[in-house]
Amino acid sequence: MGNAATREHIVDAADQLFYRHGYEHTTFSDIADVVQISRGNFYYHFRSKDEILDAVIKTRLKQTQELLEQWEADAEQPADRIRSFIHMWFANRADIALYGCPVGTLTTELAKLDHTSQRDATALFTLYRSWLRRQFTLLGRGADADALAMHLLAMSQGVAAVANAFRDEDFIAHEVTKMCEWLSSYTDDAERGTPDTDESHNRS
Amino acid sequence: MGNAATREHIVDAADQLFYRHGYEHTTFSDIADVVQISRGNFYYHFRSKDEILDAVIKTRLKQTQELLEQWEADAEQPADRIRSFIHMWFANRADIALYGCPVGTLTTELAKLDHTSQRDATALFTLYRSWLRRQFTLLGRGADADALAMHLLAMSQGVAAVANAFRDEDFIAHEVTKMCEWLSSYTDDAERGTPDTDESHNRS
DNA sequence: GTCTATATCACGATAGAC
DNA sequence: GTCTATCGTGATATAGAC
Repeated sequence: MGNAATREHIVDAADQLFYRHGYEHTTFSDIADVVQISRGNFYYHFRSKDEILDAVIKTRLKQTQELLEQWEADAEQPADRIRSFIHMWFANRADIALYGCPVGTLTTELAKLDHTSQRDATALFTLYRSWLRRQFTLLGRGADADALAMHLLAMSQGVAAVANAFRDEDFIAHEVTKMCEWLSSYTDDAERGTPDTDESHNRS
Repeated sequence: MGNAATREHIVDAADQLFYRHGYEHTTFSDIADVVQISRGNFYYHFRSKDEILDAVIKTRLKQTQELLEQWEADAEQPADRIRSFIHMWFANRADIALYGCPVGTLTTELAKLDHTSQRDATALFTLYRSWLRRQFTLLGRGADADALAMHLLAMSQGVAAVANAFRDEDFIAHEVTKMCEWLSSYTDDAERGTPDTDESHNRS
């Protein structure tokens, strides 16, 4: 079977290094320095560097899924759930100013490398997209729920990219406020609303 | 001195390859295949790969400067000039869906590599930022001109990143329309306006 | 100016001892 | 399971012929 703890250490270290320095730029030596194992020992746990990337993406997918479920459990109002998404950018603004968005930068890099794991990385985006779409649908925005989800994804991605370029975490704080205001305009709409779905959203 | 034409070929080919496959992933062999010269010949024109990157960024800076001056010469109304910026994303939507924004993806990559040319790449962003800020100032938005410029930069960067992730050029077309609508709300403001600057904007 | 040949090195990956 | 030693490859970069 193998030591699950060591494997987990490798994946965690690789996850951070891929985020901070990119997948291609990260070497086995870099990871070995963090995990404190020899380069040769990687191959007991993984057959190749690509397999480590696979494991990293799988871990991220699982963690993201759990995060989204948490947000859904923590708030009954879809607007509040979406605010959890927006607030995430504020909470992580220091890292984002230094390294960008983990999802966006990995996806962009794999696209340029024409890497086989490209689709798996995009699935991370799809997870957020579907979840946001569901929340907007619950807000009575069935017809344009996907467009709103995509728009919010784009806004947050853009904020991360520009904040990273200018190393400006205050810009993230500023734009998070604007995203919340943007969301409020749709929340208010829902109150006097024109729901596109038959399902009534409870207790709103 | 050296053959200026060959040097220019190298820079042009490197520019495209850096955009499509990233700086680090692009090798001398890749460039040599396009330019049809031997690997060794590079070092007559450049001392290192980093120097090719320098030349590429310098070329991009010059071309961007010329583009911005062109937009300024082509339209008297600052709103129309900003529309030229927005329209650029629509015109290049096919490439953007495949490779992302040339400025954004290069900046992000160099940030992760902690590359010395990072600041030069950011200067590309600054060129757009200052130009947009100037146009918004002319629109009578002196107080928040920089915030509006940054916001528009972020929106366009986000659209490029998401369109690239989902390989969706139609999304770019859709969001370009929304950006124009967003701009119109500020144009209309300027008409009945509350200019923050003493300078009146001519013929509006 | 452009070429071929080669130096040098770092990387991913393998083999086998313990 | 982890190690050391090493292979093979491909990258940047150099040297010198033409």
